Amino acid sequence: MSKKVRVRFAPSPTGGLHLGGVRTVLYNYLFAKKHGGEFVVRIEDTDQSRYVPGAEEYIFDCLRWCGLEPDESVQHGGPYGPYRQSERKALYKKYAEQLVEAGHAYYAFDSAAELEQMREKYKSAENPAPQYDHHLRMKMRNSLTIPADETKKLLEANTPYVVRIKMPVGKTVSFNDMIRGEVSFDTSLVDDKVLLKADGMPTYHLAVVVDDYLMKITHAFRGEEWLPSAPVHLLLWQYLFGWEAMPQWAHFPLILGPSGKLSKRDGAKYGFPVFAMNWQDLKTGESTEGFREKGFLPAAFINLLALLGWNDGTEKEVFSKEELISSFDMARVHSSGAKFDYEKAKWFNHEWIKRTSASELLPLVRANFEKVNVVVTDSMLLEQVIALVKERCTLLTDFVEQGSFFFSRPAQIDTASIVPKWNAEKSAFFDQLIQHYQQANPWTTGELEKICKELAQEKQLKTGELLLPLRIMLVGGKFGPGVFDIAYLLGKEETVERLTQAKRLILQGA
RNA sequence: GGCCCGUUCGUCUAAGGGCUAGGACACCACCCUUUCACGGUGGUGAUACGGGUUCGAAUCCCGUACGGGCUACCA
Repeated sequence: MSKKVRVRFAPSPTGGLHLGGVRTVLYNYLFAKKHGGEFVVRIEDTDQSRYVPGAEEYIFDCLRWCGLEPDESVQHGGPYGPYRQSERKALYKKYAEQLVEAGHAYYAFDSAAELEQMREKYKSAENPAPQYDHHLRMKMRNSLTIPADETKKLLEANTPYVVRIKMPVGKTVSFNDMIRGEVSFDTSLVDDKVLLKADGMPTYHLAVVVDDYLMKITHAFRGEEWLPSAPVHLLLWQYLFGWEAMPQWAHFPLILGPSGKLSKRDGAKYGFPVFAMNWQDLKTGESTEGFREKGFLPAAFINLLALLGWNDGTEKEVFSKEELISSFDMARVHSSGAKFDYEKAKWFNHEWIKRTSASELLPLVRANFEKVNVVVTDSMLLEQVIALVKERCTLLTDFVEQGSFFFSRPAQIDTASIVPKWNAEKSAFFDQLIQHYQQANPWTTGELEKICKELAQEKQLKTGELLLPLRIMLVGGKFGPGVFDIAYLLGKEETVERLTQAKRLILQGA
């Protein structure tokens, strides 16, 4: 029997959660749920200088909004805690020392200035970024170049040091990536990465291996940007726990912006959201718009992300979360990067708005109305309005233009579109229409349409020329659903009142 | 520069040796029509290039070009 599937998402709380991050969560989540496994979230906060207040909370809020709840995490608890690496600090040192003892790692005492000096000294056109590797390590200050007793003294004197992995020379390490197949590296070309920092915190390289082991992770998924450091992780697994215990790896393709890896800058530059939810950086005061506030439905957000790099092999594109779970297959995840297309993203949202019932949409639409100070007192009416207009709303925010006039009279009436074509016949028509509507019974969409058209015929006017003015008089402009539907939902009293007032305005302008 | 990954319409993709290279978004035209949408019909539009392998290649191999990522005591 195979081990229970356990996957993890390991964000560092340094800012907003962007598209690529959410998709990584999604694929982890889908894979776990598909296989009846567990999804854990581990906070990678080993770099204290990059700590951003609120970022951790924010990440969990995003996951909640997306409906991708972890099974284990800082917030959800679980048997493999703590789930915050800063709280696991004491754990890592012993593994680092174990590596040093086995000769797979060494202490390095080089200061930041010395490293800088080294890079300057060996920098050339041919080698613009010299690495701390087997070519140079014997020229640096570390336990490989310093006699053992002296090293011991330095350590006892609390000299700041880091532990670096000693990359072997001339070996090939390879592994089988679940979506790329075999990937291999020449260890001579990889540098001696720092494993344990001078402040005693592990770097990602050590922490990811130790924690994946301790947390019994069976499948380790991450973005393609991690592929180059995979040989370090592979070796660490071999040295520390053996390859049998190592999780299966998969490196997801990157989500690209208009120019390379998608960044939050792209969002501001090209006018689309990049983060799941609004993010305000308390340090810089900078705020970035999120998909949620932009008017996206979580179901649509998840759906569009899932299809950015994966498909089920059919022509199906709209998937619910449940459908994604049952169809998801890591082998069908692409290996090439995908450029994010905001137009397609909006199409997904439109599809989901059309598919979501008015009652489910109601609280979300109400919230959007409240943002523009439109107060809804009649929920029944709102639900009817939503049902009437949702197919013409791409974003949740579109409901404001399409439906808020039901709840507050238009602040402005576009009389300019009516007045030039106004005449005595039309004026008389609307006077009578108002009278007829006052008598109308029953007050239904069909009846209102019938009254209007019969009257037009009687006056020998074209309905086409009357409906636009009628619409503008009721809602203020050239938008909204069918005009008789509008009048019907507005009710007799309000319809008559709006027509009367608007007509007065038109006469003033004409 | 080095290493790694990648390359089918503008974009997301299907087709894992046999083809009129299919779909979706966007775009264009027409229809519907009561503004704007929805919906319907049709259209423009792609296998980066060069070599192999093969009866046959988008598909397998090699090279070139191009794109991306990494190259921190950041993740």
